[in-house]
Amino acid sequence: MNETGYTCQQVMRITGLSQRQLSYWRKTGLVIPKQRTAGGHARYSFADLLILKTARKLIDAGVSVQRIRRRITSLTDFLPSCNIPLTELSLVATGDMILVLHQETTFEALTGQEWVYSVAELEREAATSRGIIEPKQEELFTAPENTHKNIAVNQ
Amino acid sequence: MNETGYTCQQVMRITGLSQRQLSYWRKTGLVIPKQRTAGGHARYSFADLLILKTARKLIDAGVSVQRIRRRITSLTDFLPSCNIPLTELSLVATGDMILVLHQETTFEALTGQEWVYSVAELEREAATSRGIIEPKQEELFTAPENTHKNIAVNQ
DNA sequence: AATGAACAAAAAGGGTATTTTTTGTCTACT
DNA sequence: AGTAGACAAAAAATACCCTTTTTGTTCATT
Repeated sequence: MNETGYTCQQVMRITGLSQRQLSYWRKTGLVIPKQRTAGGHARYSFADLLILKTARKLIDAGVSVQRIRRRITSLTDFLPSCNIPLTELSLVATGDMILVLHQETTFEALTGQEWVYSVAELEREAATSRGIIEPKQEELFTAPENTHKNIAVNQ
Repeated sequence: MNETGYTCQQVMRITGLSQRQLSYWRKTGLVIPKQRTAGGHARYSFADLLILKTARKLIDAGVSVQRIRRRITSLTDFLPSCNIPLTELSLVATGDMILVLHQETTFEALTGQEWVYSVAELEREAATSRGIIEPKQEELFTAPENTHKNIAVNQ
């Protein structure tokens, strides 16, 4: 048995995808393992595994394979050029996009669209639009009590 | 003139939305400014501005207003209960979800879905599935040169 | 200057029928 | 074990028609 790469069985166990799906996706070019054993058996790389896992997440979220095809390409292109250990990354996958987050410091949309924007930036725009001297912005925030539940703060 | 809140003109300038859109959205409940001047003129809060900007981003991305309505509600619910200065947040908006990112440490989907997952977690799953003793995982990564372009690293 | 109402055009949603894609199952092969 | 091929069922995309939603424009009102 070869030591490198993941076998079909392993990929099936890890991702929950069926043999038929792997087979069809190989044939139609969604994920093609670069390695093959002497006997012609597929060996998936860890990057392949990551892509397949992402595809599985999208399927579970109700995204069709055809839409996945359109999006997954960018991830396939990105991974080989990524000089960060993959294990330091986190992914956000939806029907419309795949985000890559590094540690907790940077992130980048793989699609061309500009998805991420900061509220601080909006505030600057707003202040500029209001005139040179802006009023006390603090008053404009909805004054918070202490009942946060949607965001976990760690400080 | 009242000092607090943004006028229609200002909101139009900042968000790029039309007067007609603001008017219709007010009437149909998408974004209703709480404040009104004595003369009955609308004054939008900064939170309103943030919601409207998000809606604009989604429109630019080709999302229909009806889908925006379904999603924006969660943001409207969230903002008043958020005890973090809004300017410390960043947003990710797509047709399927709106993510809120805090500083660069935490983020939380406003929808119930679990969108984010770490590659490290996948690696653990993979290692477990492979057997108790895992092979040298480093070999399985696509060995990077130094040609990153999709992620901005700051170290 | 901002709002509201009325009309018409554009955009989007819902339903159905048809075509294409995807998957399961079975079979044979190495 | 793993792969490939053939057939049929399930799922998804496409096209079409029709209804609803959304937006621009114009006008009157405050």
